[in-house]
Amino acid sequence: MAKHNCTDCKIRSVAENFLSNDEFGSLESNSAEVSFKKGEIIIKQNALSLNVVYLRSGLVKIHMAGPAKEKILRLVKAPSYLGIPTTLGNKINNYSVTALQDTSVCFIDANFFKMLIAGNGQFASEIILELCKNELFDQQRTVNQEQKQLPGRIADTFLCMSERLFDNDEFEVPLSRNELADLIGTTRESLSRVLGQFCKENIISLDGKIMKIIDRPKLQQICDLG
DNA sequence: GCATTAACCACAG
DNA sequence: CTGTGGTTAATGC
Repeated sequence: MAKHNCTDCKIRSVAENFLSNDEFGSLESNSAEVSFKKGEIIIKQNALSLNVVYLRSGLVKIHMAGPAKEKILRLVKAPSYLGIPTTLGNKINNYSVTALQDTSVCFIDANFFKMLIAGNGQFASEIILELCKNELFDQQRTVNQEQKQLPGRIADTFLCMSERLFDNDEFEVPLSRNELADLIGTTRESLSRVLGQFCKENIISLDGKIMKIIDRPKLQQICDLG
């Protein structure tokens, strides 16, 4: 466990800005900084969880082995907490978190984390805010996935990646086609067909995993019409 | 009936 | 791992 210094951490969370010096001191002894390579599992479904995770840098997928197949619930980029719901809400992890890039995280002792929440209202408030935003995002996506047709869901997903994850019209899709299908809620084959359509209509261009949005208004229209 | 949508299957590169 | 073609089941004119 590398010795680290939370007080001087350059990428601490918004919530941590409300911690006192004493609380920072305790945070140092109750947390550990760890690096993960692309593809490594940070939180494992069905394993006992004693830690909350703070994602300092990198990109991860939150995913769950469902009754029939794998489902990707959400992609998360740093900075963000990971695993708060499943660590505080259940002894056993309900989902997995896997690194999509090389990442750096801090593991924080769950009991200590609960103590911070119980003892510091402003810290707790920021944590709740993050949890609320996540819940709203998940609800929106659940409804979209239930009610939009496939092209709409795919357009939605790419717009979301472009705007929220990469802030660019051109980006490298951080998932395989199969994973992408698991995220969108379809099959590899159906996804492939719609992507072919989008390319043919000059809405996007694809070179392997490099995706470029050419006609954003059209893509937005497909997303909106569902 | 007929068209549309999307999953399932098989196979090829 | 990915794309394609054929098939099939469900849904809606």
